[in-house]
Amino acid sequence: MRDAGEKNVTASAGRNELPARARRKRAGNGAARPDDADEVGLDALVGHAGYAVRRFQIWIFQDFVRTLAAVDIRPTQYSVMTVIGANPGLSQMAVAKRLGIERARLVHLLDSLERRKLVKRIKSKTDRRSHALHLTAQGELSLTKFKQLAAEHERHVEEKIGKANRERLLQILAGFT
Amino acid sequence: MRDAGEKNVTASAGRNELPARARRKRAGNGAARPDDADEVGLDALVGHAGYAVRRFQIWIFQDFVRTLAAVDIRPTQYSVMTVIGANPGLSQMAVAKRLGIERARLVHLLDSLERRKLVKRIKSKTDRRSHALHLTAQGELSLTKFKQLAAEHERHVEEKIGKANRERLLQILAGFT
DNA sequence: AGCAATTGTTGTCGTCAACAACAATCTTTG
DNA sequence: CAAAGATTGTTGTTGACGACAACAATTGCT
Repeated sequence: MRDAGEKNVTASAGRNELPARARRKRAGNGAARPDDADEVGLDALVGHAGYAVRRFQIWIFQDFVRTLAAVDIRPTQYSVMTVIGANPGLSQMAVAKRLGIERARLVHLLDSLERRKLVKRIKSKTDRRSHALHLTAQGELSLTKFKQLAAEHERHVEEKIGKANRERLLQILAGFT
Repeated sequence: MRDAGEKNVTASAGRNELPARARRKRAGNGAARPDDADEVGLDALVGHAGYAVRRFQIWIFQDFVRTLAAVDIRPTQYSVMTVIGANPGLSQMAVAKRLGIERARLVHLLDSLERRKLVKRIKSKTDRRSHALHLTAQGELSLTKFKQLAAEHERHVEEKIGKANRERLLQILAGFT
């Protein structure tokens, strides 16, 4: 009863009531019979920032993974190494807090990076509970390469939404970093 | 848990090499010994749209879940019901494609929504492989309520980043919907 | 000294994306 | 028309991820 705009006579079935292959779009019948593709209306979703952000985030994530596939580094791993590289000696707790990830999860991330000889945990002298995190020599070298590839990924983003829009986006969301 | 920056006794964190906060940022020694909280530099991350978007997405997700907690509806469930409500009779494949979710995952989502009597799968007459998806009467009623709460969530977003910025965001990311 | 808090660790639960495999059911084509 | 190919819904697996809970070792606080 509230379908709104389209015709809701017998319900526009979308795709299951008609002979599937009347596939030409808009044939006089006006109402959409979305079946194969993208004529499906999103209704209220178009006004939700969360939906757009989620789709965008998925796209970005996939492009990042693809662009850095050769070095087998994912966004989270990249963020961890970047922060450690910029703040040597940080504790796991500090890294976790700064990046907003569970410390429990960071444990596994570091296990992996340490196995790959990119990061090392050094027992702290002043606080025997914590570890001082550092990049290995190879880790620093690798990170340079990672940053180059990440910059390439960032260019993909620019191509996708436009240089100016990317800038605005960063500006709008600066408070969340 | 906030902090101020005057005493280092509370010192939560710590870093691992120095007695907590010897100084603030300063450049003399180059690297800071961030420990407590947010003086940890993000380095290259600040220039990555993906990082900001991820953090924002997490915030949005949490606010949505919290705002719709009373009706126990999550973003994906909301998107599925909204699309079905706007396009009655759609097949599972069509919904999955439109929302960019795996059809395998949609199966479970619909199982749940169907158990809650919000959605129903009707066997199609014209294609016995597919199901025509519809909202139940209760589903339509509930969706109205969900949309009200989702609108409230959207207002939270406005309060967080500003009305104009939200508009701008939707505009920039319109291509991903 | 004694108790509360922190740090790293391990483990569980539920969500989510990406695949793979399958049966039933179209669609295409030889 | 019949065989081959493609789709649809399902089930199951893998691995990343966020949220929690519990624990031992170690600090900090009183």
